Parts: sequence; C-alpha cells; structure tokens
Amino acid sequence: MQYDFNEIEAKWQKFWSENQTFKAENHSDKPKFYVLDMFPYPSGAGLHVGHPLGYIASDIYARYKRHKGFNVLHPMGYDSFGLPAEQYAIQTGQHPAITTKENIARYRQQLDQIGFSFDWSREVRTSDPQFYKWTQWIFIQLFNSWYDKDADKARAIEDLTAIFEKEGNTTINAACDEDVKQFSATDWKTMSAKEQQQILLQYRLTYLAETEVNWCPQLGTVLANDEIVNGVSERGGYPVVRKKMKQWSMRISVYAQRLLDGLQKVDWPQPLKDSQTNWIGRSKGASVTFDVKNHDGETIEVFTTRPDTIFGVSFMTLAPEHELVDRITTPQQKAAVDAYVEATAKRSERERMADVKTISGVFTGAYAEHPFTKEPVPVWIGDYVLASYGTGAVMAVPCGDQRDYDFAKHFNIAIPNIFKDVDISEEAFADKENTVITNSDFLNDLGYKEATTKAIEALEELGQGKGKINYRLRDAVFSRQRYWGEPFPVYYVDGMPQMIDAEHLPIHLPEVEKYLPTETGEPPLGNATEWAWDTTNNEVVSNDKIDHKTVFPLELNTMPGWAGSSYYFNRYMDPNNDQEIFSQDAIKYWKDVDLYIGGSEHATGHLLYSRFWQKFLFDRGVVPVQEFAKKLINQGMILGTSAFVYRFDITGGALVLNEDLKNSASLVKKHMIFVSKGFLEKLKEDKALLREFNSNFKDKLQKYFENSVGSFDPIPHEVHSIHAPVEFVNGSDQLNVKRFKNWLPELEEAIFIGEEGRIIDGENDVYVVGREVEKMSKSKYNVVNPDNICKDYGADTLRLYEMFLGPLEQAKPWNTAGITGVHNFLKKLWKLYHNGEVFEVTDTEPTKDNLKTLHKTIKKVEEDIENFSFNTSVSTFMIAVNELTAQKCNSKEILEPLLILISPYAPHIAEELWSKLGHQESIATKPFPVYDEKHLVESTKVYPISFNGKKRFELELPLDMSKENIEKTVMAHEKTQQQLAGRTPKKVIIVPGKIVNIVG
RNA sequence: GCUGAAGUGGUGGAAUUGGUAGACACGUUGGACUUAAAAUCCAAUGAACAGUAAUGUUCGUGCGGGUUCAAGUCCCGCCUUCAGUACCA
Repeated sequence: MQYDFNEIEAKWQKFWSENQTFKAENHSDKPKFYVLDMFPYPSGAGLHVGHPLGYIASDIYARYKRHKGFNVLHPMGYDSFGLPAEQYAIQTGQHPAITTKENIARYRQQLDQIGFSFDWSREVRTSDPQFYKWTQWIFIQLFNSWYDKDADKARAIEDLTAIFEKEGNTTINAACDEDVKQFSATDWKTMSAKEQQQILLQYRLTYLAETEVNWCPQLGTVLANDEIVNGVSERGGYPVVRKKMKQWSMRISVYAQRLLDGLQKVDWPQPLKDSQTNWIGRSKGASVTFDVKNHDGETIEVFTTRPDTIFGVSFMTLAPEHELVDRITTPQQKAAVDAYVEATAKRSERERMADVKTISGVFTGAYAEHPFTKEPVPVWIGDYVLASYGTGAVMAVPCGDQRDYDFAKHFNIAIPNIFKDVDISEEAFADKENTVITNSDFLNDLGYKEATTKAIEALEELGQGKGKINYRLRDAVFSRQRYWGEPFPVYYVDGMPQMIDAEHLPIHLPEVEKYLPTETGEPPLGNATEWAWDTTNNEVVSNDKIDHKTVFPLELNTMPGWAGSSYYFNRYMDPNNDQEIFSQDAIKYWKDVDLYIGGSEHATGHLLYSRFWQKFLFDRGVVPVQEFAKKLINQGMILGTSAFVYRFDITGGALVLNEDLKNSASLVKKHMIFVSKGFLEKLKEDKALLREFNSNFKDKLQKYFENSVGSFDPIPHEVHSIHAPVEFVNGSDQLNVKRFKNWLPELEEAIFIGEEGRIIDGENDVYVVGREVEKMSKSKYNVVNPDNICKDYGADTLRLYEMFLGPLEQAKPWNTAGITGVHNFLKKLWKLYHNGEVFEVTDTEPTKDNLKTLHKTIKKVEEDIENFSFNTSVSTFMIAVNELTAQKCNSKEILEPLLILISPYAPHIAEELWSKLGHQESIATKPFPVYDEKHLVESTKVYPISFNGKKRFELELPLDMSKENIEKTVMAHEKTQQQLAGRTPKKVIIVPGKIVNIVG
C-alpha cells in the first residue's frame, strides 16, 4: 500500500478540526502548560519556509506535553495592524481591513496544511475591535496611573490627587516630568481644573509631551531616521526639519531597574538578556551641578561615571540643542555658535552618530565654575554630546576620556593630568582599576572606588551633586501618524486630553477617504468625517457637530505596532470575554507562558515593551505575575539563497577570481569565476572538461588558462550586481533559464558550471550568477514557500525536514537538497507497518533486540525534546526504523509506542497508522511511552583498546569483569603484544565500561 | 570599538558529564532491477601513503601553546565569520 501523504494529511487535518482535538479548557485536573509562538504579521507574500520553523518546534513541544499528561494551551493569532497593509491601501485605495482579511485567510490555509495543533477557538487579531477594545482599555489604565517610587509600583491616579489635596507635591517621591513646579495643598486647591489636569499629566504613566521628530512639510509626514539622507527626505529630496510635536509617551523609564532585575528570574537566552541589559543601559555615577559664571542662577547639570576625576575637568561640552546655549553664549561668539547649531540641526541623529571621526565644536564664550577649585571652566558646544542622553552636557576630563582628549587636542585646550605615574601624552587613560588619583586636593592617592565615594560626599556637602544611577532607556513614544493602528480612546476638551469611559469601548477606527496625512499635515485620521466625541450620548459622531461644549474632537494619532503585541499572550487565556480583558479565573489558572518561541529581532522591542506592560498590569492587580514568559527560545532564521547577477565589462582574455580580486572589488562575492565566450564554447563542446571543471573548477580553470592562454591578468572594468529572480528547476541547481531571460533579455543562455559560480554568456559582456545566503525577503527574490513542499512531499516531511536542518537556535540556509532523505524515512516507516500492500502488525512477542531499539529510542527522544534538540531526534527515529526494518519487526508491542514517539514530529502519518492499529481515538493525548532501563542492560562491552591514546583494536569483554582480569586479558591478547613489540607498558589505564589505554 | 554566538569530511550536521571523532542524512562512485529512464534496493565513501589483498601506518575538529594516560570538549594567547550595538559621558 502506497504512502499517500496528501490524502492522509487532508484526512487528519479535517479530523482534528471537526473533533476540536486541540481545544484547551480553562479548568483541568491536569497541570497546565502554555506553549506560545510569536504571532505573525500577515503579509501579502504569505508564509515562507522560515516562518514555520519556530511553529514546528513549539508544536512538537506542545504535542509532547499533551502526551506527557499536561493541559496544553497552544494558541495562534495575528499581529494584524501594520505598515504594509497601509502602504498598499495608499497605493490602491483598497481598505487595509480587506487586504488584512485576505492575507489572514491565506496564512490560515498555509498554517493548516502543516498540521499544527493550535487551538483556533482562541485566535486573536490585533486589528479586531473586540481585541483592540482591550488595548484601549490598558491605555486608559496607564493614563489613570502614576508611579510611586517609594512603594516602587504604579498606583491609581486618585491616590495621587488625594496626596496633592493633603500635602501638595513637595513630599512625594513620584516619577514625573522634569519641569514640574512645586506646590502646596492650598496651591492645589486653588488651581483651576485645567491647571490640575496639566499637573496630573506630568505624573501619568502615559502622558502627552513635546517630542522632537523629523518632520517633512512637503510630504506632510514624520520620517524615521533612516528615511533621511543628507538632511533631506530619501524620497523626493525635500527638506526635513526637527520639529517638536505633541505625542503620547509611555513612562517605561521608571521601570528600568525592575526590567533589569526581572531578567535574573527568567530562563531566556543570554544574548537576548544582554541586549536588553545594554538597551536599558544602567550606569552608576554622580550628577554634578556647575554654576555658570556671570549668569546668576544658571547652572549646568552633568552626569558622570567618574566623579573621582572631577579635578581633571578642563572644559565642559553641551549638546548643540542644549537649552542653555542661547542664554549663555557671549555676543562675540554668537555668530559662530548659531551657525554651528544650525548646521547640526540639519544633520539627522543617525548621520551624527555615523560620523564619529570628525571633531567639531564651538566655544560659547561662557565659563562655568569648578565646584571645588572655583576656577573658570570654558563651556563649549559639540555634537559629540547627545541631547538625548543624560543631561545633554558633559564635564570633560580629557586625561581620562578619549573623546574629551581628542576634543581638547583638536582645540588646544589644556589636558591636566590627575593620574599618578601615567603617561597621557598620546592618549587618555581610562583604566579604572589601576587608577591612582593625584593633583586632586582631597582625593590625592586614592583609587577609583574610594575617590568616587569621597568626591560624591564632598559634592553633597556643597549641595552641588549627588550619587546617581542613569539609564539609557528613554520613555517610549506611543503616537503614530498612521491610519492602520489602534485609535486612542481620547478626546480633547480645551486642549486637555480626556479618556472615554471604558464602558463605551471599543472606539472603532473611522473610515477615511484616503490614507495619507491631510493637507494641513494632520495624521490620516484627520480625513475622517465621523470623528468627534459626543459626551451626552457617549458615541462617535460627525465632525460637523463639534461645538466644544458637548461634542469634542478625537485624537488623530493611532497607537504603534507594539501596542497589541504587548499583552496578547494574556488575552489568549480568555479571548472571547467581552466583559473583562480576561477573567481572573483564567489568568490565575494559566498564569504565564511556559515556553515562548520566536525571533531574536524582537529583543529590544516587543519583548521589552511586553515586560513593561506586564509589570504595570501586575502593579495594578490585573495579572498575577511580573514576568509573562518563563522560558524563551530564539529560533534561528532560515536564510534564503539569493541569486546575484554580476556584469563584468572585460576587455579580452579571461580570468579567475582569485583572493586578490575578491578583496579589490567589494561587489564581487566569494568563489565566483567568470570567463570569456571562448572558454564557454569550449566547455559546451567538451563535456569531459565541463565535468572535470565541476569537480574542482578553480584548479581546473587555472590549469586550462596556463596551458592555453598563458596569462591570467585582465581586470574587470566595471562590476555591477543586482538581485535577480532566479529560479532553480525542480529544486536542483539548474537555472530556470526561461524565467531568467525574461528578466534580462540580452542574455542568450545560462549554464551551470560550478557549485558556487555560474556563467552566463551575454552579447558583449560577461555575466556571472553568484549565490549568496541572506535573509528571506520578497525584494530579494529568494523566498521559498512551504506550499509546494507540502504538495510534493507532505507536511510531515516538511516538519521533519525543518527540524533535521540543524539546531533550532542556529541560523541556517534553506536548501531542499536533503529533503528526500527525510521523505524516504517516512516511506520506510510506512513500510515497517506493511507487508507489501497489506497492513501487517501482529501480536507477536517482541524480541530482545526489538525492545532494545524501542527503549533506546524512547530515552533519546525524550531527552532530545526536553533539550529542544529536535534535529537529533529525527536521526534517532531514522536509526530506530532502520534497525526495526532490519530486525523484520512487526510486533504491535513495539510498533504502537513507536507511533506515539513520532507523533509530535509527524502527526499525520502517526494518526493514520494509529487508526489502522484499530484505535478510534486520536493519538494526540495518549500517554508517552515509559523508558525501561532493563532493556538496555548489556552483559558485554566492546572495549576500544588504545595505545598512548590511539585506538588500535577492539575487544569484547564482559561488563562485570574486574579491572585486574581486563588487564590480564588485554595484555595477553596477541594484538597487544604485536603493538608493544616487546616493550613493557609504563601504565595501563582501565575505565570499566569505557576504555582501556596502554601507555608505553 | 564593545557585547554575544560560532568555526568539525564535498555538504547539512552528530559526539549531553574529558574516554572509539565524523552518528544520521545529502552528495558522489560502483552494482542490482529495467529495452531505457525514474523510483527502489545493496555496497563503498575524512585525507595521504604502503600493500594483489586482508590489512597497516601517518595526518586530521580555525591557528599557536599548555594541562592530562586520554582534548572537538578544559586552560592561556591569537585568527576568521556571523549577529547585535555604538560619540552613553
């Protein structure tokens, strides 16, 4: 009987769906286990073979846990708000909701055909109003919360108002904006309602703030840093200005320390933890206040990690954007400073960062006063100081910091040395450990640690500084000038934001005529005509009705992509609840994700924001745990093989791409060769040469040229490269020439000649097709989708093959070359249960060998799954099936448990054979076979007999043989005598059950 | 520059605690079946050398050292590749 995978797979996919085999209940006697994948953005391109890698791994684990008796939650959904659908809408006018729906349907169909055990009754879509209702709800909770630094948690805003009424804000230790003024309880009570709201906004966890953005007036939109080149927009070349815009921000920075601490408690990959740690960027030091001379009351606050070097300060540098620049610049310096500030403003932050080598700056003419020596310290501005980090100002210690050093050298500023016995004539000395301070008054002869402590103490005494911990992590901007995102549940009364009551949610995304910003530069929602809030009837009404008394304008920005993904994992626990975000019963049962699988590219985005929201929701009693995912695994990317076509303009002769050339032409990729027409002709005629060439093209080509042409010199005049839509015939290495020709019409033909190089002979130029491995992307024409593989080999083959490619966490190129191997394995597995056309599994007693194979396999597979080493368990199955086939095993006692072992990996074939064994129920929840050691117990061991660590022969000996007897037997062996050739061994090492090593 | 990961046959990769390096598969070669091809099955396959052969010897896990009876694995010093990040004060 044939292994008809198409029929079998369709049959069981239907069965699972109809019987809701994988539906998870929120109550169970079984222990819970939550296996989660990062949900995909449903792009128009559909799934490619890289997507399912993580899904297959998590599916294997989920299925395994079901066999192990767990109540498994394994859901899937879609992160369906996003830019591509909006871009498509702008181009075509097609509503993003329609495109999104179509894409989701295609994703679903693709996912279904791979046979995942998702509980589809729990599907979520972030763009679904029933879902974003709760995104809006969380936003309201954030708005209605403030952060109590003493309690180290978020609290209700009412608590804060109560405190203000009682004692003003002078005693409170809360996270807030920097420029909050002090007020008493009486002040508070006499404030107008609007004033009070303004103050509260400075404390809320989500708040409106002026944020600098790159605004392009001609395009009417905000641009990201990488959309700007040389101060103008990449598209169109229009000027871009840094503009302050009112935007919603999230006060994530107050969670910096807790986000850092929480990393200790989760089992996440170290690289991922490291990148979050870097991103949060904690540094310990001190803030120091310098008075500005001749400017009463003006001070410059700096953050430094080296307060011990304070006597080494010889100048200060402000970021050009620093607010003090205008006020302290002297008239003489004004022109120069203004010019510098303007020039800097034109450059994007990215450009400034990229250009590290150029040293630039201007003296402001002003002087600050050193807190201890009272000496004047010149104040400069320089673009190496970033406004967005620390206070936007530094105290420059050129002897201890290389950038300060370079700056001082460049502008001829003094470089006082405060390090004992250190030469600073060439470079700064930044080695904290070996620091001994000198020329520093009361810090003399102290090391880094003591000097730091003492300096901070002295600064505190003066009231000019204190110990401080600084974080790189900034508050997150939460507004986007886009259409396809969650609308804010916010309307404005007299310019002040008001939350819509949660009971009126969701606020639906309004319909618009076009998805671009309005002519006046408002976000796309500015185009909506039905976009005003009627506070009488609590509903969205037409903009005409705005009267600023009962009907008010609604917020025009939408939320960013990370909003919905920051809590979706919790919503899966109770996804259809329309009363609450999720019931407390549900969240107390499922609690957190036990295993989360996804890409490492989300390290500092999704995975940081999610942890932030989780901690916030924990503070407010919505969720029971502070970390949402106990264990996380980053699956490696599956890379695509891109075809590049390189065009070489050569003048005669031919040439091999050698090492030198590789280095000289950056576009030329590894192991490529290109040849003249003449040689190509020769190759075509001479099959033997072609074959030889294929086996070792570099050497052969070299030989050919040395013999026939005699020289090797010509240099390409021009090298162009471009991604080409190259197709390979039947997954082989043969180019699909026809398709290729359409793309590059001047090509006459293409032939395959080497493993990594191809020659295409054009009319006048020589083209070479090179291949390179890179990320799969539509624009690179290197996407492989799983549909054809499912069709040609089946889902079980795809699942096994993706696992067999290599370790889960490792990046690996996609290559279908080995797919027949796993497909053959499934065919062999099928055959094992059949005798010719007939299904044949009998009740015969298993042999010792049968049992040994089975139990060896149980042990290995169980260990492998627990270690997420899925590639090695596929090998283990192959070995098991090969062995059982050789043993001619058809004993039910062996073949039945074998199916359970394989079913997480290849569920369709397992279900089919399981039902053929006479079972009515799905294999999905059948208990995992139990490994019994007794079947693996051996009485003998084949010992490797080594001489000086090198194995010379093998000898089978009883395992219970004593060391003495082993030695005797081995020494007596003729081969031992042969090896020793009369010498007496110095030593004989015997590790029973392992090895014998004779040292001679 | 910094941080992290990784370098093993022609290829993807095994070797979980220092104990037979190269499991399993792909590819290649030879053979069987076939009019032929595909499919399938069988055998060989790290490299070099010696031998008709059985077999033997030497070399081999990026490079150079070290520890050990024994090192892909541990230690020291480098090199290369990939990923992330960067004037972070």
